Amino acid sequence: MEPHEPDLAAVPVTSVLAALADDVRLQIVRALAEGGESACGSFDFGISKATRSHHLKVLREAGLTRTRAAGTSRLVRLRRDELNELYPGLLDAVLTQRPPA
Amino acid sequence: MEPHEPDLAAVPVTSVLAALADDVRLQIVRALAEGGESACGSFDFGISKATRSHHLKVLREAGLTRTRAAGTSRLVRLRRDELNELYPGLLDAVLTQRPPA
DNA sequence: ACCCTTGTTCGACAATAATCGAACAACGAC
DNA sequence: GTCGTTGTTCGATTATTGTCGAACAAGGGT
Repeated sequence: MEPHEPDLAAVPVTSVLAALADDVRLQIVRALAEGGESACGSFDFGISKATRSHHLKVLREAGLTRTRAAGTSRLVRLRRDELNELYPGLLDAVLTQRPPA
Repeated sequence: MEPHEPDLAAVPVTSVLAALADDVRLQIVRALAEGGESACGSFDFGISKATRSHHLKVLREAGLTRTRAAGTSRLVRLRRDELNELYPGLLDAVLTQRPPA
């Protein structure tokens, strides 16, 4: 099975941005940025596992994450370096927590 | 009539990203970045004026542009400085033209 | 005044995307 | 092998968003 992890340069910018333009996925990305490689199940916001799987797929296919199998789990990690090389400032801009209004 | 140009800091990050995650709007933003303040009508990609007006509204309400009346036209401009202050690197990341695949 | 140009708004429709439950697959443990 | 855990995939539903034509509004020119 191909894990469908595209070359980041081959992904349209709009797809990268769209992947980040969702609250749930942004929470996932932030968790990954803080906690490093994590199992899918660790992203337990108030959503079903079907929905979680969907969001992880969107992130993966947008070139933002990589996934590898580890026993019965799957470990997900941010493609930080590639992201920073191709879109310098983008991750930081998105990850920076600003004071609540 | 209120032009509905919110404080950028009050706009959720996801809304800013969503505004940029569309091909038509990205073309508009690029045109604004290159050409400076422009009339709405100058963004003549293959869309109706209703659709164009809609996209400009999305950009404006996401805090990305400002609009002012000028005779029978309306001039739109990018809120570059505010954007770069609040999301350093974001505009550059999005504007940078990478070589086509 | 009248018309033309420029935009916006409305209502409808089409396309896209988020969400869920249920069924399925892979693995480890026992 | 069987069972429980962890994820994925399928099908359906709902919500959101892009798109358009038509109607409307505001200005400038003649």
